[in-house]
Amino acid sequence: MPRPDSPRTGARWDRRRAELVTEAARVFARNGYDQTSVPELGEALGRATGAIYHYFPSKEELLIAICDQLMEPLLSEAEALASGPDPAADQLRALVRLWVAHVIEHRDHMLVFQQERHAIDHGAQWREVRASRKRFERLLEGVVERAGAEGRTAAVDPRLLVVALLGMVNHTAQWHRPRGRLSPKQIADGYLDLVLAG
Amino acid sequence: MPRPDSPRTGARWDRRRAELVTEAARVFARNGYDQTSVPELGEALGRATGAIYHYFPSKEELLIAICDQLMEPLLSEAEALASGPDPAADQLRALVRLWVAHVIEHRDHMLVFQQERHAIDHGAQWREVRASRKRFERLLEGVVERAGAEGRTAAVDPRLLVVALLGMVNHTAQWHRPRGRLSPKQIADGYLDLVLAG
Amino acid sequence: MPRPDSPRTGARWDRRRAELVTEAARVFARNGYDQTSVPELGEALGRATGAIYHYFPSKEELLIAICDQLMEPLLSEAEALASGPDPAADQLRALVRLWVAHVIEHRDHMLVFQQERHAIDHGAQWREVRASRKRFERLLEGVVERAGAEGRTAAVDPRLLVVALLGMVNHTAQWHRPRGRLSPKQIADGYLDLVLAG
Amino acid sequence: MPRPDSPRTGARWDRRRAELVTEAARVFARNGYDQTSVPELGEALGRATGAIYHYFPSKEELLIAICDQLMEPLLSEAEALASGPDPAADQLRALVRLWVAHVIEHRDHMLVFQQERHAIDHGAQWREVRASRKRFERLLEGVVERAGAEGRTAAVDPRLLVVALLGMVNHTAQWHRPRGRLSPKQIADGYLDLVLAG
DNA sequence: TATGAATGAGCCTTCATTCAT
DNA sequence: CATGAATGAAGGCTCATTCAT
Repeated sequence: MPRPDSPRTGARWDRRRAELVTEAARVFARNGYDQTSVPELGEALGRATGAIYHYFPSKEELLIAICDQLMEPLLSEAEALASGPDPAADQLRALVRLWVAHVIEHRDHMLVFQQERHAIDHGAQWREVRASRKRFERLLEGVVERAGAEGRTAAVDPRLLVVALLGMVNHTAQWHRPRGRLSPKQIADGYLDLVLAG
Repeated sequence: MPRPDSPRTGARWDRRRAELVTEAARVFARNGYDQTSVPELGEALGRATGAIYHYFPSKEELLIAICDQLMEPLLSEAEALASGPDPAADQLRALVRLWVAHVIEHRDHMLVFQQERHAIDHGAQWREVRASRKRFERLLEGVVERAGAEGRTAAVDPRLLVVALLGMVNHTAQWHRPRGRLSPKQIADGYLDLVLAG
Repeated sequence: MPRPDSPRTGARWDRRRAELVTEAARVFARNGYDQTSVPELGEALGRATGAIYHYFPSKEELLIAICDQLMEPLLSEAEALASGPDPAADQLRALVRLWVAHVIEHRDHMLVFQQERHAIDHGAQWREVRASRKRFERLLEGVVERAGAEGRTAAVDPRLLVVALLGMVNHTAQWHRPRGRLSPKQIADGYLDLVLAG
Repeated sequence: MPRPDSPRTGARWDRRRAELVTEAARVFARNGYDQTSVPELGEALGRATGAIYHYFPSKEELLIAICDQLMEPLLSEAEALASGPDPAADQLRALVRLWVAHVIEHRDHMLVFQQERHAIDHGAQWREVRASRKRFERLLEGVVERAGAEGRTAAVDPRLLVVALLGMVNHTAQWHRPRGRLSPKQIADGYLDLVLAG
């Protein structure tokens, strides 16, 4: 079943696709994924209904693309960090700062990502997104454990510490407003004050 | 031979309605609210389609009922606690224990509540649910502030401390499994170790 | 994925379903399967759009049902005939009469069946329909061969005789009009005069 | 720098157009007319979507062109035959041979022609195609009648004989395979053995 | 000539809701 | 009280066709 009109690749196509992903994240974050029809989305994006389907084979694939656009850069930066030579506590600090900044920068993506947790957990085509999330959690676990072994984390069950961090950092997307009182760095350091030792 | 109209009130009716709410929360948590049609829900609940409508005027009202069933008991217990004479740090400890236990006990309700954040934030008929959530947050803020004033909380911006707590505690619903390694009390105390002063 | 509202069985349901199949065959024969939208079909059948989907999971399943309703009774009667004790030439005569009468009686079904040959040949869910057609052809082949062995058929390659018969009888649906000049029996006997020996 | 407008006429254009018709017949015969989108067709033909529209104003006109490419040469040869001086039985023999060979040679065209019978019968722009079919049937009727008057056909109602012939010959497209056991001439002669007098 | 991105109307299908039984 | 068939509006998606390049 070949797709019609072969190309659908190339730099221009990739760029436009990425733009649509970003704009769609904004619309879905505001109006909800299920509550936004494809024609509505098209109108919000200044495109005709069918144009969406030049870039995404289905509405759900667009949703997956939003999650990918969220996870990929975070994951690659985080993995670069974690494989570096710094002490684990420093890595954890850098990681949380990076992560908070990413959540704030991609607030729309995060809101969509969290809202569609159900699709991610149970959907068939979401394997890769699930895998990305899992990799990030494993990576975080590793850094927290090593920092704990160096005696640098709060005296709390390390697994609990990890999920607490996940909860507080990801929740940032829900309350943060642009030009808020606290900078991303201040927020990250506040979280770190909670989870690092005295 | 028309019988007198259905009650739509009374103790038995209330009890059945509450049961349906609980069971519906389970189904929605597993399959998603939008992804579960009313006939599907009926089948999962062992009732016919129309039976749902004897207890709820619409699918959305059922969703609101799930949120009410989650928030009301938590809120009333929390307000009783917060209006007591105990020191704020003790109140905070009791509140977080109560809250964690509630989240774990109503895990399905929580998952639905979080997943439908969009409806809650933007929907017209959700005023009361929004108000409940707001009241709980204000109450938590008050206790944290007072505990902070007593020097009992971690040295972190108090507003940040509140949202961090909201994040970590509510996130519990996402990872906790029945018969998990840690008891609700242990989990709550772990969180408290993070937010209370060394 | 359980279908909503369990029953969808029972004598009444079966009867209504069969009625819809017959009426749909009429509409599709007149207007074309692809050219008839489901709302149009519903209107022609005096039902709302959605009502179709109480009886058929998809438009294509309705098409399959039309083919089943055509093939099943023909096949069972034909098999009863072919397994009887009569001489093959008599069986062939009875079979062609039965077959022509069936084609004329189910003219609409036949027209749809022939028009959608493509779906039948290449579609994934058409295995059973293909099998029915194949069984009928095999059965016809057997009877023709036996009649040929008895020296009762025209002196023509037996395989060619079979496909010629298939062509002429099935083509009847395309030109026959109700209350036509020739009765089904006369038509069948005309065909038989061609294929039976002098 | 506008070049002069595309020819849309001329020998080269005609040749390419005819090639496209033949190739499109192959694709439509295999995949179905309605089931083949214009972009899909373009890909199967090694052309871009828009290229199709250089040669055909619409998809339907392409379909009509397929039918024309099928009917025109058959009809002109058949009419030449029928207007000759030979005895009707000889004309019938020559006609059936010509016809069978044509059906086999244009198997794809035939399959499309038959599958789209509905468009032909009811479509507005199909007058010419309908007229061609009618002319061929009239011509066949005439030859059969004259052969019958000469006592050379089987003792069967002549109109029935005509539709039987139409059925068996046209049906050839459905079962014939290239390099089959029987040659077109053998097939035609088999059919003739059935319809000509012992 | 040729391309292929874009359009938007229309299709199949789903589903919340109603109501006769 | 309960049922489940029926409704019809709306959603996701396809596709013939157009047109700027």
